[in-house]
Amino acid sequence: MAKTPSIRPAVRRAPKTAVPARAGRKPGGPRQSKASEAAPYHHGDLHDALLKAAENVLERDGLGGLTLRAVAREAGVSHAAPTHHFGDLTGLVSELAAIGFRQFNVAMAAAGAIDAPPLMRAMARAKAYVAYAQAHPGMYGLMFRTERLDMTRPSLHEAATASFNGLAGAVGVSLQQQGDEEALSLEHAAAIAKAWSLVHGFTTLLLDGRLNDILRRLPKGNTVETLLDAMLRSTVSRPPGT
Amino acid sequence: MAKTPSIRPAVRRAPKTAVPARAGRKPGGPRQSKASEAAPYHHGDLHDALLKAAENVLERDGLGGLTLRAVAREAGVSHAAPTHHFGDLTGLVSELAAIGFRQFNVAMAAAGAIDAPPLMRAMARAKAYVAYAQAHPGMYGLMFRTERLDMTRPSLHEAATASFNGLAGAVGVSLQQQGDEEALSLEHAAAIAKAWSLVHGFTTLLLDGRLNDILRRLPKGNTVETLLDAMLRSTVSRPPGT
DNA sequence: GCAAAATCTTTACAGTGTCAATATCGAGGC
DNA sequence: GCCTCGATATTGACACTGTAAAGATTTTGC
Repeated sequence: MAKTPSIRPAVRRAPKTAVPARAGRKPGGPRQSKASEAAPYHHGDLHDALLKAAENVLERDGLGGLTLRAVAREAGVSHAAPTHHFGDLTGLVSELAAIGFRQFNVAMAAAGAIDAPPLMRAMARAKAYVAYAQAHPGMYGLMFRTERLDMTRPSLHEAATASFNGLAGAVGVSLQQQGDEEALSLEHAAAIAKAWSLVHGFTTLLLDGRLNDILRRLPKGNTVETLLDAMLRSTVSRPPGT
Repeated sequence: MAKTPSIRPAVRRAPKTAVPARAGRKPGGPRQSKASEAAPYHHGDLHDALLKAAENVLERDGLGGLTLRAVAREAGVSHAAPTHHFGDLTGLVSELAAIGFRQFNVAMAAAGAIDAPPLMRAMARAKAYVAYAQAHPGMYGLMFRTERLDMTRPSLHEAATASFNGLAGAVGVSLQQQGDEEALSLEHAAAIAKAWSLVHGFTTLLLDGRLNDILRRLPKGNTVETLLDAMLRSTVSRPPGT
């Protein structure tokens, strides 16, 4: 948030000898040159450790608690350590979102692999979509919190694109993996946008609590799942041109 | 963000005499006891002025720039002045979101008032929905940024509920204005959820830039409007039970 | 073996929300 | 008229935040 950096005079400190206790280090942690419990100056695998820590913080404290310093604390390193690995908060958060997209893609691939008629498979996919978001609400929120992300980061862009291609495939539109500029008919585009809008809209409204009123007023025995089911049933989702 | 408030000793200052220049005050501003240009200690209508300022900041700097202090600066008052009127940032932001919902409701009512067959009217409403969000992206984002809102605030709850009721009416389900616990059949609920999910999902994906790839690959001459049109055309949106 | 690069810590600074104390003004009461 | 009292606004402080610079330490390349 520092908008106007300024030059400051150098400061000289006495070299300190006491080793500060480093919190949160796993007992069988990775790569320790010395056998003692003293935390080494170099972590050895801080990049991945920070991402793990960030995921923990996100699940525990939500998006609002996901700060650089909180992640550093969780990982047991100084608050400025993440900078070297991710540049800034956007960098860390973007890499975390990439992990989220990869998790999501795995879940969707599993749901799409079932052997069932196309219409059943489409519903299974939609349910898997919502289920992932319900299981990882913070992560899903992060994946679509565009202002905190740098979508040009290769890892994030790749994972998000794969997710999009998977969605297009589920609607019956197969896209080249690398053909970023492949043409798209209006009907195909509409089919993709419709499916995505429907399931993403339902998910965000659900996570934001905007469907609570509807859910509460539903006949007894109904849940989010039955509502989603009824919603999808009324949507004939066959590929365009058939 | 102060988590642990602490008691501090009192500080005594010399009374200052110089009047600091108050920025951003309109020339023909409201309620001035003196004819001079000096800003009076009491603003007179700070509550509304802060909301206006907040709207300006939101449109100019987006959601990220919408801070208490930025709003106070915009209104030309001290950084702590908003506290008295809104309690905290959530309070101010929630009142602003209520204004957004009211603006939105006006726009939707206008779109629903046209004389046309039901299907045409449904499409006109959907277009008006997206158009509002495109015209006020910051505001629309704020209205659904649940973690920054206090939905129990009467003004916000009321405006948001009215918006929801309007949506239900557009889908052919009429709800009592005050009947918060009125039962809802699964089919009716699904119709509401489907329409809302579709249009809200499309809107958020669009504002978040997630549809850029699709839009770029569309045949020449197509825009967001034609895509939305094609999407809605493929959705038979008649009220359930018919 | 040693210089350079990579990694991590420390310190500093601007900006944020919120609270407490103070200052100023407006409206009633006498 | 004056005077208190409550409402309104300012000032100051504190605990946070992200980020930058500089120093400390370790690893790596040659």
